Amino acid sequence: MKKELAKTYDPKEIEDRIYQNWLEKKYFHAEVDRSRKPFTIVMPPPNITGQLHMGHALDNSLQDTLIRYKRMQGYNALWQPGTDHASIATEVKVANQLRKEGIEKEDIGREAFLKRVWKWRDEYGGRIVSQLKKLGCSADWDRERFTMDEGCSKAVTEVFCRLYDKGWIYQGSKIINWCPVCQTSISDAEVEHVEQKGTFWHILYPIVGSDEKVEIATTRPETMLGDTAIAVHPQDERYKHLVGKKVLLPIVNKEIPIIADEYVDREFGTGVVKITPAHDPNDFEVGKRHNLPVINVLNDDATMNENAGIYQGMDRYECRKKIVEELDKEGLLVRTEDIVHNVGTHDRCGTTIEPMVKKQWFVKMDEMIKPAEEAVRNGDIKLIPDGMKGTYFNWTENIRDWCISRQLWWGHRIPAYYCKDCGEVVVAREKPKACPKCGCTHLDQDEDTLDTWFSSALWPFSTLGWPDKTEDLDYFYPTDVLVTGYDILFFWVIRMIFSGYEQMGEKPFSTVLFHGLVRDEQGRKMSKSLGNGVDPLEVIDKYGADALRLTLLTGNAPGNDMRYYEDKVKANRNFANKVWNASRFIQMNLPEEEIPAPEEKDLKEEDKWMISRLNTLIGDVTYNMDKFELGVAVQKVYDFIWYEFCDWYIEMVKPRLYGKEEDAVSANTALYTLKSVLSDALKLLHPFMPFITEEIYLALNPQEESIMISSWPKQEEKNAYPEEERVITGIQEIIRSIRAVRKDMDVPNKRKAAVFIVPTDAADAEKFSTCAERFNGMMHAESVSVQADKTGIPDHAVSAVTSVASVYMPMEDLVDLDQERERLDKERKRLEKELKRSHGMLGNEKFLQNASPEKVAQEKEKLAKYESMMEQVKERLASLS
RNA sequence: GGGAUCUUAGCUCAGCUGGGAGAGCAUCUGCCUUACAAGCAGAGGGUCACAGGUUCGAGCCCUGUAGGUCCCACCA
Repeated sequence: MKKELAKTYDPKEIEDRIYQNWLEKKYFHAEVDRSRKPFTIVMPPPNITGQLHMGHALDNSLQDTLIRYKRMQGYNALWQPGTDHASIATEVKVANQLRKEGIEKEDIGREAFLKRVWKWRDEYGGRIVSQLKKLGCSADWDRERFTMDEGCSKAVTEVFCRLYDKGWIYQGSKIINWCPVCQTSISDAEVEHVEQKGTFWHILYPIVGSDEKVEIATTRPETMLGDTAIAVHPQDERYKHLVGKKVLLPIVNKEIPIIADEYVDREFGTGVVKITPAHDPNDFEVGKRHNLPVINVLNDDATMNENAGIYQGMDRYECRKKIVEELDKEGLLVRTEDIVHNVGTHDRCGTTIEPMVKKQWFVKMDEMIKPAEEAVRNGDIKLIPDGMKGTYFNWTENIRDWCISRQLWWGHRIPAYYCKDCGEVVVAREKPKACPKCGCTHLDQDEDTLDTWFSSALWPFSTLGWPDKTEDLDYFYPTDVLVTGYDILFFWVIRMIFSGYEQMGEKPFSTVLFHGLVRDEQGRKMSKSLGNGVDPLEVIDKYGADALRLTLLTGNAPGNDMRYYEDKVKANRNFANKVWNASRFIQMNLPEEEIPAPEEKDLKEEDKWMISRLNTLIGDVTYNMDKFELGVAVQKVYDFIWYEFCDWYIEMVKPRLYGKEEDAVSANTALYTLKSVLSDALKLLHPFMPFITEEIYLALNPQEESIMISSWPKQEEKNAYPEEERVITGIQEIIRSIRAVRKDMDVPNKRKAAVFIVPTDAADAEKFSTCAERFNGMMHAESVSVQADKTGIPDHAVSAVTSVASVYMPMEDLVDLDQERERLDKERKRLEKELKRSHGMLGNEKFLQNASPEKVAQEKEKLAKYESMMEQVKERLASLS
């Protein structure tokens, strides 16, 4: 029983039903199968706190398209999904929720708090996954993982221990980025430098044993409480005499040395810098070189501590104000200056970072980064677009040790244990029963957890079972493509790469496909604070998942940002409707019983042309897909379906379908071709628009199970019908010129005319005549006659010259000879230009020498075409004068 | 300061290894032609930022200039 299709495409009616069916049939699921080649993508795990936004929609549409393409090509395609515990984000979220109930997390303690987070995770963690399903994502949900599930946690501990044993993870007191609001250390990558207005306070430090004072400029006067030196450049003549002397640190009234260090920039400010080793990364380094004491003046919440004397307990900004007032009172404040400078802030909460010296855990990077850098340099891992390499190397070449400990509760707890008696530090996969040094049985685990990215760095192999030697790991690793936004290159991509080489001895993936940001109509970042975010689910609800996907996938080059316009979605929804209606047309005409494949001899010119065009399309699209040019690929399918299949082929074939009674073979041949060409085109479209293609494909091919497990069309090596392609292209040109001329002359479509076609090449007369008459309707012709010469054609006719023929339409009452001449003259001028260009090229010996033979032959063909057209035009002009 | 990237039709953007400038939307003109008005047919609209260079030939490659965007960086 053939299926009736509704008049307009209604995505809502079909999407959920189809997705459910795919799930039930387990099409997304992949198992190890040694007889087939694997193709693997690991999904960047969305945060459990996250809601689907346009960035996710883009990221996952790209992945789904790739995975569906490969699956259809016969690969054993695995799309490994999962979610990320997102330590800070989640902890903050749940803590806030608690706060609303009047509870601080400290009140209930670590254990109860974690219980609460897990509960939260069970409740909301799956939200984003269900949203991805709405988008049509064909990930293997049976394999869904979580960065804090048992396996991934085991992997984290394993890596920590291995790196520790190797000496690549160490504990040390170094200056780190401290967020006073989140009360945790963060890595360099999490610090965002934002431009802020600030003040430059110029302060005088009196030289001890002299009346001289030295001027110092600072943006953070409160840190002077922790100053342990001031520094000048060793070659600075202005201050050479001061080196070795001391200054009296104002307010604190303490003598601190004047040192010389190359770090100081003579050109900047006054050329004198105050050195606060405890609260500035550079000063910390300077301090180390000169053995300066480190005086921390801040508490963890950025209030002043006991080292701040009378300022103890004040907030850092309040203290700043008071210090400036005091300096002013003492006459030591020379002047203030407004400046704009970059201030380090925490990328999650926007709080100004306070550099602090603290004991933390670090990963040593200098060795581990080497294979990661080399892999990209030698092309073992390919970055798309290529320009991302610059950014990548910029990071690998300047990498510093990675601070991985966080003063948070939600996350992987650091597997380090401290002996209560002797203080011995033991790093172990499991809690030791006794201290290996003193035998004491009381050991406490480190309170800190690990940076979220420490676990995501292991994602490509931890999800496949590592550290166990699993079949999955052996078969699916290394994965093939990683798709992600360029904004997390540093956080994630690089860390996966070095982790892959270090733990697996092999790259985690061969290709990284970067995409850009989805911006709003004005080009602004979509953000919560601006409230300009567009909810993908609302778009899907209104226009369908396919339309949204197509919008995100089309007309966008890798790595480039794109703007979201609802109009684009609308246009793509229209395309979906177009495809829908084309199918409906075919469906309406299809008989109940299956049509047998036509014999070669029954194929008409237009059938062969269409088959040939499809064949070219298959090759092109496959080529672009393989180069990850998804936008280009889908554009080609779109153009083919709309402008070749619908606008031309369906129209050309209509008379045959309507004349079914006279010639059933012809009609069935057309129908078969319509169905088979569209089915193949749908396959090419399926990775991009999975739902509508499935619905139509199954309606047209009820014996099939699903388009998503059908095979990707293969291109025939050589074009079987070049001659028919030429003929139909010629006919199209004729039809177009007829339409244009008629429009030009305001001939209403209802008025039919006799059409005479005189091919330029007499040999074409027969070829054209065998098919031209079928296209009466498209030519608005009452009759079409193809003839070798102009015999019998009245001069009083509207005419047009094409590259293959001259066309005449006698319409005496309408023909204005002056207008006719004018039009022909315009054409003559155009041709003159073309001829000049063509002659120029072919008259150039260097062109003949250097250009490829195909190019030269092509150009010669063109020249011949123009010459004959010109001849026709001139002839026609002459006959009119 | 370093790096990346962009500048193409009124708007948003494609343009694949250099070989006659494209799409969507918008505009104008006809059409309710039995798949589709979410449509059909036609039309207008671009010195491809600027200046040099390489080449027979440049939107595409090289150099420089101007402007925009982004990333990185310790200029107190």
